[in-house]
Amino acid sequence: MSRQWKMIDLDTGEVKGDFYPDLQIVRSKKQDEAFKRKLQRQQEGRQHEFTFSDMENMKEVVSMLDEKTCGYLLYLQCFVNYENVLVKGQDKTPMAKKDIQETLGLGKSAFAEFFKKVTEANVVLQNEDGIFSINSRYHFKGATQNERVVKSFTSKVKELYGKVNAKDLGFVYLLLPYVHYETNILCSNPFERNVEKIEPLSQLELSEIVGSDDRTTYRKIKKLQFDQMFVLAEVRCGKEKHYKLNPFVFFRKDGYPDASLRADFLVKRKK
DNA sequence: AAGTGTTGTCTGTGGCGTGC
DNA sequence: GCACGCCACAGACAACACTT
Repeated sequence: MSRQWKMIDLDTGEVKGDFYPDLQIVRSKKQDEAFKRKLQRQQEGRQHEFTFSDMENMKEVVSMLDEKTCGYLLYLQCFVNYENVLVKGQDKTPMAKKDIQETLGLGKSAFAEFFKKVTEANVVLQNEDGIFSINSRYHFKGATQNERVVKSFTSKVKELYGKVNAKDLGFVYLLLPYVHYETNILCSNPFERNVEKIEPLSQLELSEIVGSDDRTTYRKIKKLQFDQMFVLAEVRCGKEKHYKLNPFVFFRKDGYPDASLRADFLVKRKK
C-alpha cells in the first residue's frame, strides 16, 4: 500500500483531493514550463529530420515500379539510418521483414506483392545477415555533395502517409524529379539556376508524367492535403498556371524553408 | 512459418453531363 | 473551355483457405 495524503485549502479548510507521495511528484510551474520547452525542442529536432532522393536515379524506380508501390517506398525510406538500413523504434534496431509489413500497415497478400516488386527491382536490398536496406542509389540519409537531390522531411511524409493512400503518395513520388531548386516549382528543367528560364509543367504535362488523365490529376491536386496544408499549390499568373510542391514536405535547398512560405499552402477556409 | 489463390468490400477513376 | 457533381465499373486490399 502506498502512502496517501490529503490536499487541503488552508484558507477554507476544504479538502481538495488525494496525493500519493510514493507515486506522484510536485513540480513548480517554472519547472513544468522548462520541461515542456525541452520536449518541444526534441520534437522540432526530429521534425526536421530528412532523407535525400536522387532525382535522376529515382526515375529508374518509377519505370520499374507502379504508382502505389512508389508510394509505399516513399514512406518506407523515411525509416533508414545513416547506413541506409531500415530501422525501427527509439533504439533504431534493424527491421525484420515482419516489421516492414507492420510499418507499412499492410496485410499478408498486399505486402507480399510489394516486397516481391521492390526486391526484384533492387530498390530494397536484403543483406547477407538478413538486414534490410534501401538502395542508396535512390534514397539515402546523411551528407552529400550531389545537388541533384530532393530532401524529404520524414515526419511530414509519415504524417502524409496516414492521411492519404499509397497511390496518392506515389503520385507525389513521380513528381519529385521535377522540383526546381530555388522555388519548388514543378518544371521540366529543375536544375536550371536562372529563375527566368524555368519551364513550368502544365496540368496536362503533369498528367502525362504520372500517367493518368488530366481529370484525375486535377482532383488529386485538390485532394492532397494534410494538417491544414496542401501538398501542391496552384499558382496563377494571369492565364498561366503552374504548380509548386510543398517545401515543408519536400525541399531542395539547404536548411528548412522560411515559415512565411507556409501561407501558399494553407487550406483556404470558406468565408 | 511463409507463400499463393479466392472472394467480398470499399474506394478511386474516368465517362458523361451541367452551369458558368 | 474550365470547374466540378454524379455514377458505374475496375482495381486495391483484407480476410480466409489452402499449399509447400
